[in-house]
Amino acid sequence: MQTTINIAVADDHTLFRKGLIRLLESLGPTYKIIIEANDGKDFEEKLRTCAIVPDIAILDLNMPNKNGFETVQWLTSNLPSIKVLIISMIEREESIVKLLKMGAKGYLSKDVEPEDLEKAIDSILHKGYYYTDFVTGKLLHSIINNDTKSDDILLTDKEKELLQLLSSDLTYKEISQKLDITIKAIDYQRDLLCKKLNVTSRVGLTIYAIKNYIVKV
Amino acid sequence: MQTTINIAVADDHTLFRKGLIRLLESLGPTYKIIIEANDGKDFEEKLRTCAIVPDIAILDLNMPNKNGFETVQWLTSNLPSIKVLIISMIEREESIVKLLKMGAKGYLSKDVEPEDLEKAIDSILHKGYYYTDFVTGKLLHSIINNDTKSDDILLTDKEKELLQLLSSDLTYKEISQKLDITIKAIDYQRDLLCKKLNVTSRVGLTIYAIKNYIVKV
DNA sequence: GAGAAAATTAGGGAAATCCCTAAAAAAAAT
DNA sequence: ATTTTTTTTAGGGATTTCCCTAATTTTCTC
Repeated sequence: MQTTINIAVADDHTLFRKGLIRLLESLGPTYKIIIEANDGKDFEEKLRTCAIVPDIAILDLNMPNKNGFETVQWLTSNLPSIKVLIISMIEREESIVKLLKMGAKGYLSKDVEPEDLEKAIDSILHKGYYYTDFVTGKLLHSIINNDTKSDDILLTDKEKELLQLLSSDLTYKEISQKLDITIKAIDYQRDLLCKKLNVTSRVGLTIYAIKNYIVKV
Repeated sequence: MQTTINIAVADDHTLFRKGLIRLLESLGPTYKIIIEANDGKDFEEKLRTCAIVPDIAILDLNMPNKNGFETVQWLTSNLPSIKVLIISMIEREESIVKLLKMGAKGYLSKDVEPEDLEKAIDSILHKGYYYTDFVTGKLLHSIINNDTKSDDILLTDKEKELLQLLSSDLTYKEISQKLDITIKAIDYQRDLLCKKLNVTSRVGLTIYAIKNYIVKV
């Protein structure tokens, strides 16, 4: 017979988090929420001071300070015994595949039924993973298309700053004044960014920036 | 003494909606959820077949089929007795001001505490409205800056189609081939769009398109 | 069908963006 | 301290975008 299941929850949307916890608690006394965190960083800190290591961590993907990706990465290298279930609003293939590669055991959309949540937790604890048909489909698609493009592109702070300026109505001239370098330098860096991010125009850069939360909208 | 408070909830994220309902129910037996809907359209249909008219409707802003804006609009002209509390993830000034102008009685971010939710409901039912400091600030700012730009800009389907193409890595030439009109026509329509949306470049158009959910990212 | 309004096409030109090469200058690595 | 790498600057040119005017065609309206 199953003993207590110790659960950690990290999500920056308080209302969602609290509601989720209520749902989990109502599954029965077996399910115990031992950690409740605002974001990945908060979660990490609470883990350090917590006597019990949770069995499963339910993480939001989009969090400030330390997002789902970073938290999964940290967990797999520091506390690999904790199984990770990601709950996210977005369903971008690259994100899902990337997360599973990183070691997440399951991926749920925020619009599943509470029963699926229970299923996912139990499946992860007993079988080690939980893939919905949707996730399986994305995985297959990713394997078939042999996506190598989805490997991480890391941008420096300076690249991000420039990208933010390029993702605006400003001209090179205006940007060059802001950064106090010549237009030519802007142009060169823009070119490097385009090559790095595999796009051909400022519009392409802008879309990349928004997709990857470098520019907020 | 207060009798039953009949509540309607509309949100497309099932997990969030169910959690929210649990939170509401746990506030006490006074709070009764009589309608639970997936989106605005679903909500409207359930309202028609429901014997009791809810006192308050808690609506998500971003829903498929019929979003928060459209639902508020429909409610104020069809069932104005229902007070609307918007719960949203985004906190864009224009959205908040627009919603309150439309007749919503309150606006909550998804990362407030459950207590604030209770406060908001009670305040709306007793005082008729609930504004957090954040919302009040946005309102003030909007009044001071006399924002007239925030009044609705409606785009035709054709404008949206062009906007989607302009919000991509494609050149005018490629777009003109897709739409089978000359580059000059594209150019002219782009110009009209820029003027209409108050931007000066394709990047500006792209940002507008993403902000207003005309282009998905 | 006549007149008005909107869309397409066209010409042109200025500005901005894209995309090379190459030489300094600055920063990093050894 | 010297080499290597990265960044900035510069020149130039092709392309694209931006922004006018104006004529023609299409669509809408009455």
